[in-house]
Amino acid sequence: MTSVEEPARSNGRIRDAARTQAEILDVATGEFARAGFDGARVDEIAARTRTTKRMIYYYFGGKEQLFTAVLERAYGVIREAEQRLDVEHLDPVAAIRRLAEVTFDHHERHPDFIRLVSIENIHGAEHIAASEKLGRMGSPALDVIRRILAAGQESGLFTADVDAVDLHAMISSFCFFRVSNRHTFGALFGRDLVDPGRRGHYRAMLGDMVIAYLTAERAAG
Amino acid sequence: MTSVEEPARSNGRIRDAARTQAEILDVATGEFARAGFDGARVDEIAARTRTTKRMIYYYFGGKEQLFTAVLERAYGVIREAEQRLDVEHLDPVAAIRRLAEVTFDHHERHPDFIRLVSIENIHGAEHIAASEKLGRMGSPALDVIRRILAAGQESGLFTADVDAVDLHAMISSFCFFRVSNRHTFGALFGRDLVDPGRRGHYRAMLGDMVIAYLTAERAAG
DNA sequence: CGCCTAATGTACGAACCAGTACGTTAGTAA
DNA sequence: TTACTAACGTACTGGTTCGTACATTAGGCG
Repeated sequence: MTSVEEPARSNGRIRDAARTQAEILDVATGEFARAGFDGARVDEIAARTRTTKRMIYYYFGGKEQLFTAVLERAYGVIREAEQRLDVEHLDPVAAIRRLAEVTFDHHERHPDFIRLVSIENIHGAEHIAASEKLGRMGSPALDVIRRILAAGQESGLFTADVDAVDLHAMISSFCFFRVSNRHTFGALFGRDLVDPGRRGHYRAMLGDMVIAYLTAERAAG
Repeated sequence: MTSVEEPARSNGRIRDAARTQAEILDVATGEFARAGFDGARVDEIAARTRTTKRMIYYYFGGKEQLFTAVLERAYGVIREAEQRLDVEHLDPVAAIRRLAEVTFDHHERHPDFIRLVSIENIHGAEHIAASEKLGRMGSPALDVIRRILAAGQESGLFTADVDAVDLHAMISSFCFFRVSNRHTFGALFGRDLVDPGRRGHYRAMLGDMVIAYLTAERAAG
């Protein structure tokens, strides 16, 4: 039964701390996202890696810290994506729409991340609070929004006097809900919000909504 | 040590099936909302009622069915509130704004409900799927939205061609996210979305957003 | 080429927790 | 008053699950 697919193994032990840690994080992400913090099983995570439970405790310390590490990495990915954001050469309306679309696409592509954030909220964001790394991470997207908003408001194009944080909340809420509440919404109203056939529809709807809000004619305040 | 607060008890046992069940449901709602399905402890629920764990199994069958019963009751409350909705005497713009505000207020007043729904989504809405009661519950709010939307679109006031389900999703997403993601959002961006001082601000923001979307000037389709 | 330590594996324990077997009492109907 | 049943309580169990004590090996460094 010597397998052809496993190269250069004497007794299977190949030492690579970085790879072992990364593999644990990968599997843990899936398991936590699948079942929640308390529903996740450390033994199950171990079983799905090429290493053992012992290594999880060796590298991460415990289930709680493992979850924190998973969160840190997941947030790291979104912060990276935000840093690649390149919209400030566009006019404010186009820039905001593009930003909304990028946010939309990121949520679409990372349902596990959404689930992790939902889970973290159930637990009162205690892991974020305990993480130095997550505290220090700013939000590149917020800075971008701030600048676009300032330009749009100065030019008179944008009539709403929202700030960047609230606009970010508005955009996120739509993107997040669509993925996070997919199951209950589908079960109760018979419509799958993540149906690929409706993806473009919702993406446009989000952009229309945000732009309409920002540019609406207002009664004088 | 005879307590004055406990009237007419010989050995404390007063039989009232309905009250016992209701008390279990009350406590279970809090416990599930606090800790999630897997984090919730049946023993803890029992300890916080005036009855014992045995009764939970006697009346509900198990932890899973208890959670389903909790969900059914929570959804029942929101459906009742929706039935009391009385906005169709208003013009379409005012009616939609009022509807959004009522939705907003309900989310504000029932954070436990929001948490239960988040939890149910983590578990793929399997309890809703298993519940006949929840399947049969329609949504009064959807019918109301449908009629207002039709009126607004016919009169030309509303330019967007959304349907009721999508508009409901739009309104819900903002209201839901504000409560469900309060903790992570607060930890990461330093703003408490549920701060009472900002309540009016977000309520108006939601209304403005929905009305702006519905009445925006559009390029001909 | 042998030593030392980071990295890994095995086996186990102790607490926890959903669920149940069995016994008891309150209220009611005859 | 008695008999019957719905409603309730106690005590326990069997399996699960996080975490760890202890043993082992790979591979770089001197």
